[in-house]
Amino acid sequence: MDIDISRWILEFILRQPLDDSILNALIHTLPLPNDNLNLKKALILRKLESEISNSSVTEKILELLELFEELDHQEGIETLKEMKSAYCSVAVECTVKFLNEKGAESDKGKYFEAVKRIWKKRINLMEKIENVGFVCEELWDWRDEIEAALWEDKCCDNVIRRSKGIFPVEAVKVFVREAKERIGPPFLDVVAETYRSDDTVRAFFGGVNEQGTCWDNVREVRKGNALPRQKHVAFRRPRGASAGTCGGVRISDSIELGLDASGGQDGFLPTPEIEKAQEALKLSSKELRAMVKDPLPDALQFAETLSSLVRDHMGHQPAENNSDRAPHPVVASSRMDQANGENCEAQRNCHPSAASKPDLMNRKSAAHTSERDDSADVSKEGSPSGVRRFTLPSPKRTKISPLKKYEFKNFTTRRKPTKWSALEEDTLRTGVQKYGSGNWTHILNTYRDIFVVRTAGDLKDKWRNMMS
DNA sequence: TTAGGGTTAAAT
DNA sequence: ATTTAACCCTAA
Repeated sequence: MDIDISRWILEFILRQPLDDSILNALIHTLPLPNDNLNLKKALILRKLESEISNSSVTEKILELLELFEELDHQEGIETLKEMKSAYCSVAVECTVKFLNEKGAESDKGKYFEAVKRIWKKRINLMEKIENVGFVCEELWDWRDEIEAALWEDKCCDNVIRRSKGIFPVEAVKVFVREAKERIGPPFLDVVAETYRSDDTVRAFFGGVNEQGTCWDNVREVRKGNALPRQKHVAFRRPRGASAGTCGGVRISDSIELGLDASGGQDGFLPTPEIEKAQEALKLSSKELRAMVKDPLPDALQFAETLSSLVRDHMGHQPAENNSDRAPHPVVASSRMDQANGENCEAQRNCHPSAASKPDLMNRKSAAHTSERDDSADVSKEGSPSGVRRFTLPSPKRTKISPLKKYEFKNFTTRRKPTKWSALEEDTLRTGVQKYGSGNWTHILNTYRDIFVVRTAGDLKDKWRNMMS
């Protein structure tokens, strides 16, 4: 599948109320670009929603907000004030929750740890770096009080009382809403809406050409055939760029469209790409949903039924138990990393589960080299000959580093370990006796009602354990 | 789909 | 610090 189309689909479904497992499966299935900030942001927002779906907040949220802020910074966008307050209230909540049980001295230790983790390391780190969007008076205010509460019980009560007035989950929700607003609607929605509401556009793509200019222009140009071919131009337009006003389309636009639409092939219109685009445009928003489902393998169906089974079995709400998932950075925070070595160490200590892995931050900077390279480095060539100067640097798409792909894969969440019951073990023994070890899927299907939460791989692993 | 190596976190 | 149990990844 074309990487752009795949991107549009993900962008679209990230806004749909889909189950996490389905989303994970899709992310595994779709080829995705790693250079699209908005897509990354959408992913983070989706993860944030997932995190707060059980109406509580975790430190994972702080990490996600930091990643988001880093993306904002890369884009040169100012941080939303909603993000500041979300970050602040989540940080407070994650610390003060250890104080809430009155007089429970044992929790004071946890509180101490939390203050160290969140305020002494994570937040103090920000102070040292310029331009971190979370920095605000409110945050320092809280920090002072929270640190004072370490030593004085009076401050302790004060902090608890004050923290009653914050609503971190709400704050995160508000931020997510605002951030979505800022990102704008998914491209497919825009296209569908434009197509529905704009006759000109419909005419343009539907082949009903009232003005008789657009495609004719393209054809003229194509017949002339003296132009260099450019790739990656049209259909990659930024969202909101008006694809409409066919009548007023400038010749250069037509050229772009025509050439890219031809996809570099010799065939005349319509090409597969055009057909794809047209197909997409002709679908209503409802139909688009159906289209999203199309590429899914049967496994997805299974994932869905399985997860609903799990829910029924466990008697929980969808997307619960997100809180204890390991952190999965979507992007690396290079800015923080560069601040100083000690900080780097501090960060790693904040996330023990990430510590054992190779440093994601460093890996990211290493991966940078193989991203798409469309920087205009003509000057660097040092040969400003006349010919060269008029040649636009052609964006060449290099293959995406596997390290970069890793970032997306990390959206996958690890299941919570579930102890095998004696019944399950017995059933497995029976199954293996009957069907032989190795026919895991068959055994699983035969005793579905027993192995509610297991996969064929689980059966295999369990048998391996039982045999050792 | 499975086998087999790898990872994670709880138990010892 | 090691071992164990559950889960993940991926080549074939």
